[in-house]
Amino acid sequence: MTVRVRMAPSPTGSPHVGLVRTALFNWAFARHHGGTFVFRIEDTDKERSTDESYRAIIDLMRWLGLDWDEGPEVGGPHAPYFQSERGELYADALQRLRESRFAYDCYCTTDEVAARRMESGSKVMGYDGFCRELTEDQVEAFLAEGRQPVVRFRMPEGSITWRDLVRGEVTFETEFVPDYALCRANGDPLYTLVNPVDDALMEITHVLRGEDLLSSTPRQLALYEALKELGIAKVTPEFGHLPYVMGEGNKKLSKRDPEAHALAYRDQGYLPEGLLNYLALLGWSIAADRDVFTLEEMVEAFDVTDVVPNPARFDLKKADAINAAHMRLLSTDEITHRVLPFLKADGVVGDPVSDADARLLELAMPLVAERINKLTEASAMLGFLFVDEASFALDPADAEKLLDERGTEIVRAALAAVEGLATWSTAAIQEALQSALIDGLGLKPRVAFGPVRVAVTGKRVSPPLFESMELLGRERSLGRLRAALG
RNA sequence: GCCCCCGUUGUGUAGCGGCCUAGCACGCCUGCCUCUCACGCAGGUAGCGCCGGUUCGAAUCCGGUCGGGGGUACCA
Repeated sequence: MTVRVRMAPSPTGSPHVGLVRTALFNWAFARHHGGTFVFRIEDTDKERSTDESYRAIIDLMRWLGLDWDEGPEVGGPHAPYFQSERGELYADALQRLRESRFAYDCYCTTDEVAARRMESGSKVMGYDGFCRELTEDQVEAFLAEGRQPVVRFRMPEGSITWRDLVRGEVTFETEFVPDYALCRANGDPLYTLVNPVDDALMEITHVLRGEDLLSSTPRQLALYEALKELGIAKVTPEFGHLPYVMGEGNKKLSKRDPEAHALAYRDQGYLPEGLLNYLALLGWSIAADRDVFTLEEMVEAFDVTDVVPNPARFDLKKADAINAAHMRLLSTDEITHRVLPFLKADGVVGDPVSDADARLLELAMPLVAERINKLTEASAMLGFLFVDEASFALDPADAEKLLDERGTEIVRAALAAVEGLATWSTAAIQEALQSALIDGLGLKPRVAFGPVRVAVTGKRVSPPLFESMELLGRERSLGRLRAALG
């Protein structure tokens, strides 16, 4: 049997990292088994669904590189992949369920149900099955009152057990899972109907989703039995409930937490492979002594049954570290390629990049690529090379700290040492500066080069000084040293 | 309340009855390297929620207990 999995987000709000992790596990599972990854949009809630959110989810998936075989923008044999366009399918399934006695019309109001529960003293919340066996007279009476029924699924007697892919055997006694509504009184289908029906129609074989859906699984399993009997479903999928991604404390990471927003990682200069690697670590590990791996390696090794069932706290520091490890895995050329959009956005280089800037960038990136941990860090480190002299400015705090009286003297000495250099090269600059400041003035290297660095690059933190000066060129370097003297 | 899930250092995990005086990573602390930063290197810190049981032997199996989480909707 071919593996078919899906991810089915609701396009409401900004996509969450939990969604990414779920998508990743589904995707990796599909790829590992050579199966199909289906992408379906659950936009039945017209009030909350937005096109903006839908766009964000698509952009996110594209950025992450999690490609789907069926779904929006690519189509597929089970189109449409938007629930908002599948109304007839749900109406049909609902009708067949009603006719089959797997479901029944229910005329009760919530108040009536609550009142009855109060009276009976039942510990079980939810519907009590009052309308299960209504007579025609009763139905007519309700109708005469102008009541609009919802349709409820009739839960079978006994217990429901399944082998959860991540949790092992799970059992619910159906006496604790009440008959549930499949649609609203106005006929609008609910998630309880729509989600399993789509999974059935799309022939999903494995449902990997968040553990918040764990307790709705017995209901869906029962529905599946009905759907199979009605010829709507072919097989019942296997279920695997992934642990939560938690935030601080013991709460689920919520949209209110800044680190919950998936797209923010792209904007903050994370690598998609870094984010994905980190998220995979939340519940899964590739080996006992390793936690940095590529997507390909994950696909090769991934098995849902290795996912642990306990919820994981999201740790930004570790996410940063994993991302940094992936940065170090990339070649300088690759980093240059990825950093370019940020350099353009920050105005460090123009768009398109001029030939001169492109050449400078090629020379400078080797110095920068190895010292940044996020793509966004390149701009600050490279800015001094690309600004025109009129716009060049020293960082006020750094200048105050290092270009004091003593610092200015050091810069003066540096200028003198370097002014008459025959060749403007890293080696020559280094030799001149070392002999003048270290040997000549008897300074410690860090003391000697600090002020010079601020004068030339504008900051205390920069690429290596001598290389930077060579790249900057003689005239601009000397100009900046002179400018620092006031 | 009731049902279900979860429980290894601060965090994520490895562990599937002896290899565990519990491994790895992040974090944190010390050093080293070094023109700043970043990297790299060496070392340190800290854990099996608790109680019983099974067993020659338990982080690993069983029971209970406590704690946390989720569900209990004409939300998804």
